[in-house]
Amino acid sequence: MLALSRLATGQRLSPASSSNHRRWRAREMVAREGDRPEFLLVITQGWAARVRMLRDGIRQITALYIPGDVCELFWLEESPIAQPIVALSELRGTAVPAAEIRQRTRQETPLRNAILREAQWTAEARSEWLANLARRDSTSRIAHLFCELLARQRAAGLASGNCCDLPLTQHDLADLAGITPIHTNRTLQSLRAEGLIELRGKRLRILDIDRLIAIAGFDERYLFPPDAPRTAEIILSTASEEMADAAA
Amino acid sequence: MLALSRLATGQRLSPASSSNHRRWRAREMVAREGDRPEFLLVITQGWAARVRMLRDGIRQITALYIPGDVCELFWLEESPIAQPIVALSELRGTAVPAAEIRQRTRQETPLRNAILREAQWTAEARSEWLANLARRDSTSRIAHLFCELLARQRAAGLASGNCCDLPLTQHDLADLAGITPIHTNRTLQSLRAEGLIELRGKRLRILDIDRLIAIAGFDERYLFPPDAPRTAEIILSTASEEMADAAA
DNA sequence: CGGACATTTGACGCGTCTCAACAACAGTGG
DNA sequence: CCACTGTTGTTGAGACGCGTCAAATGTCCG
Repeated sequence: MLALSRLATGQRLSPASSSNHRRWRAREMVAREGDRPEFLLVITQGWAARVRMLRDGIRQITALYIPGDVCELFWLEESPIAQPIVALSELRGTAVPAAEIRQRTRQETPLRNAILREAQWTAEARSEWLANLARRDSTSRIAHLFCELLARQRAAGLASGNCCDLPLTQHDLADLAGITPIHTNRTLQSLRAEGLIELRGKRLRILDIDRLIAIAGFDERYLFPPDAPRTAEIILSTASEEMADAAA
Repeated sequence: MLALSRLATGQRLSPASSSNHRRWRAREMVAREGDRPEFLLVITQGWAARVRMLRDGIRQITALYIPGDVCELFWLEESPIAQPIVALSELRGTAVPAAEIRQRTRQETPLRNAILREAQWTAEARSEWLANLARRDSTSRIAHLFCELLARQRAAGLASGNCCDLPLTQHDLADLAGITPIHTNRTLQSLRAEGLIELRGKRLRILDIDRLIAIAGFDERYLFPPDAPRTAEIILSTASEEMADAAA
């Protein structure tokens, strides 16, 4: 929900030469709190989440990464990782060394601009979620989540019509919406009973998108900066190969 | 709560030559949604808030600016303002032309780094608030808010001991905590009855900071990047005068 | 003194959490 | 092939936090 960089529709990316592929199993930790980040991860398959653990074992998901997203733009900074990342499903991605991007940042103005813009929209999306979680009931929260997930997967070329993946358990949904898994279940049932959604086997179909948007108070604008540069694309672009060649 | 740039303790700033002072009355709009931002505002007196208006007239405050903060770092970007800013009290600030800062950004690497780091911590703080609002009850939310406000005012040299300003109505507090003004009142009373706080005449005194931190689940680290550059200070620094001279 | 606004109090209803089961299902090993 | 085990999804009953409506009190300022 909160990660914004994404690729053009369905596009394949050629990884930079110094990048390499990685994979994790579901529930595996991708990054721990306090770690020094050395790579930015461009997700190619599967979903991951940024998690805030609270004292009593409750976890709140504060960002969601889907294919095409850059997992943790802010790992460019030297500071230790603030919140852990965990794989929600089988996960694959391309790791791009942060040092390499930092290096390129000194030369390439478009990259610099793309990063700051990306940072802005990350923050904007979070403040939208903040309002969503603070002020809406469970039905609106889940509806808002579904609206966002469809919109993002559409933008990434991963949705067909009003149908998209949802590789999450009800427990994951609960951690996103800030409610109990049990209440999540009841909320989903009421959405189904209202004829708003279908949800079977990790696939989500939205039956009445207009009504769902109304219930959610969803405003698509916060997701997509006008004339957005595609951060993941820029990060993976050929310039990094030149850098690697120069370094060799 | 969510704005992070701040000045060294109690320090006075000499405004850049092309900057000018501005003031607003309480409740006055500082910036409207959709406006093109032309200035960054370094707050010198009073408090302002970033507001998300929801359909039913409910407002959720998504960021709070106190003296020493930079009001809306992201106004550096060309995109229209995403959420309006409103003065919560009599407000004064120094307006620094965004174009000027953008200009300096091309030359000055430290400024560029400071801005990206500031962006990161803005986003970190928001995700902390997101978890706070999603997962805690009203008592913890208010406690968390008070912990943050004391910490930030301390860092800005605006607190004495466990005592600081709180120029907000209970209605403002409610809009911050995402609860009803009426329930805010009851929550405050229970905090008072527990001997945790004193609150009279726009002044807040925290009587038992340890217990309040425990109730809030407050973790100060999210507020202050290690070895933070002081963004407001850098923005107002003399380099901008040189720029102005060169332009003249 | 009057009027607007902020704070406080009470009664009631609803949404969500908690605790406790149970059913459906997938993966594992015999 | 089936029994075993852990995860996921589902259902019910009771308690509690918070919202809502209504109204009284306090406070600041013209």
